[in-house]
Amino acid sequence: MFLHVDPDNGLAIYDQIVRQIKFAVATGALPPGEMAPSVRELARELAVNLNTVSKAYQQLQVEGVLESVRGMGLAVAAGALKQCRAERVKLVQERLREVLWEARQSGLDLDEVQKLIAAEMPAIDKKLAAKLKGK
Amino acid sequence: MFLHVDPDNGLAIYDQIVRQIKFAVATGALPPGEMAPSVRELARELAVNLNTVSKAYQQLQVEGVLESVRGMGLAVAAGALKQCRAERVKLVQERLREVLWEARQSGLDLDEVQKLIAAEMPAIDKKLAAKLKGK
DNA sequence: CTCCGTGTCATAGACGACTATGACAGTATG
DNA sequence: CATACTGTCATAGTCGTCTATGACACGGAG
Repeated sequence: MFLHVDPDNGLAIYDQIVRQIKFAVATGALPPGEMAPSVRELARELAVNLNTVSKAYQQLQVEGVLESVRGMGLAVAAGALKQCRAERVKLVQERLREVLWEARQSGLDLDEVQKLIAAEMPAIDKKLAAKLKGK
Repeated sequence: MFLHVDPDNGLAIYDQIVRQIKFAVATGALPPGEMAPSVRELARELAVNLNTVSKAYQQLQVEGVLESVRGMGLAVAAGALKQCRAERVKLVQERLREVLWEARQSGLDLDEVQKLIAAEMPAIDKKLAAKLKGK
């Protein structure tokens, strides 16, 4: 699968799962109508407890991203693609705002912050390319 | 004082205190030789428990940023300025890397990420200016 | 010396996140 | 029908963070 969680990332594991499922829907990796990985499968794959995945899926159901198909599992809802595309910007923006604020607060001026961002970008792209290739 | 903590920021409160003290030292707001605010004063100011501040100060002592002055309190160590200036870049860089990674992973391309950053910057600067003015 | 402020330590409790198990009702598949 | 899979629920335990409270030794100021 295309998911990966980090236990000590600040964000709770179930929250990371929620975000990444939304991202997968937004990018089209998980098209509407397709079944999401089962709670047991995903739990095993992420080396995480079953209930943690279940908690993430419950939240995704409440938000309308996933729909229960009785006896089959959870499917990506019809309107989820549009919804997730709109939401991912906000999700990223919120975290970005926090970090930028801390960066400026730390005494780094605008140029230095932009240099840091520019310096990180190549490594990020490289990592992303490796991930897509690996899949 | 120049510190402010957010209980649900992902980062633990004592960690936020550690980081911000380091930033204050790095920017010169807390010069070497000066006394850090007492645990009780800072705890009251941040509306946080005494032990939480104490935990942050203990870590700062271990890392050599603060030094105990018996009967007086904790003072900024001599070499702390240089040390904190070098470290703040790493502290910011680590968080920045995480967020940039998530942004790219969410399916946003490079241009969109940079647009988001550019869009946030003015608000950040405005907030920073307001903070400096308020002080 | 007395009073006050300093940091430090120990104990206990609340809370959220996560794990570990077991059990249940559904449905697809054979 | 039986098996295997699905999500869901309940319980209990661990762990880290934070809070609440009390106590201690130390040094400055009066």
